[in-house]
Amino acid sequence: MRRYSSSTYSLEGFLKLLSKVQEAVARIAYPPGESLADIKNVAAVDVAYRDETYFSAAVIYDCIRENLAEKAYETGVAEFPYIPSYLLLREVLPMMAAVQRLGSGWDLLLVDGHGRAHPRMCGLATFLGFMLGRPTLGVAKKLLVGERREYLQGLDEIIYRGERVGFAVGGPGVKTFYVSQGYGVGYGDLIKILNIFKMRYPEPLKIAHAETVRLRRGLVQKG
DNA sequence: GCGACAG
DNA sequence: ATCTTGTCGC
Repeated sequence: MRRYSSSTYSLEGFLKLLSKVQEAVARIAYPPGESLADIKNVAAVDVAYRDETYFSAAVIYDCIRENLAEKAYETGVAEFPYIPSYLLLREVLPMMAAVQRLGSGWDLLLVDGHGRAHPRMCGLATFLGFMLGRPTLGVAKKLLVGERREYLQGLDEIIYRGERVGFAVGGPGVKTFYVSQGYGVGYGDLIKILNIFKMRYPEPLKIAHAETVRLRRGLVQKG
């Protein structure tokens, strides 16, 4: 009988295995061109913390009426620490729980974190979409990998390992944010989505973040 | 070895 | 992410 390496049971061994899973998900996550038809109800999810307790909030935003349509929450104890490039360990389950409470009345989910613009081309946004089996888009406030290359005014491509993995959006007087494909979203969809939100940081995510703070403050009623 | 490192 | 006061500006 063969013997197993102790690294299989160490944190390093575990992360190495997870890396393989991320690479496998990356291979099936990004369809070419466009794949989303109508984008009307856009969901968004975010998580806040106080010590080791997490407060996650998910919302559905109606892009036609331009208003909030639904909210859902989840609170619990964080099971993992934050390890750079392994954010999904800490946030995937808290986010998924809140999102599942929304039901399925949304066309796309915006996730606070990167998607394809990741060392293994599979960040939190991509992985969450894979677990849900639904389209997601990664929206982050800081660049994790890659370099910016001018594409259009106020819009840079993010190049990593010779390929475009996302876009940096911003310009003079406007804070830059970074978007990349999550699961089941083509780069053509990505451009369409940026236009829906007029090249600004997506309102659904602003709302989700605000709800996360309200929840932590104990201002959210049960029901 | 050194520095960087989504939230 | 979180810990934190005041402060500049619309």
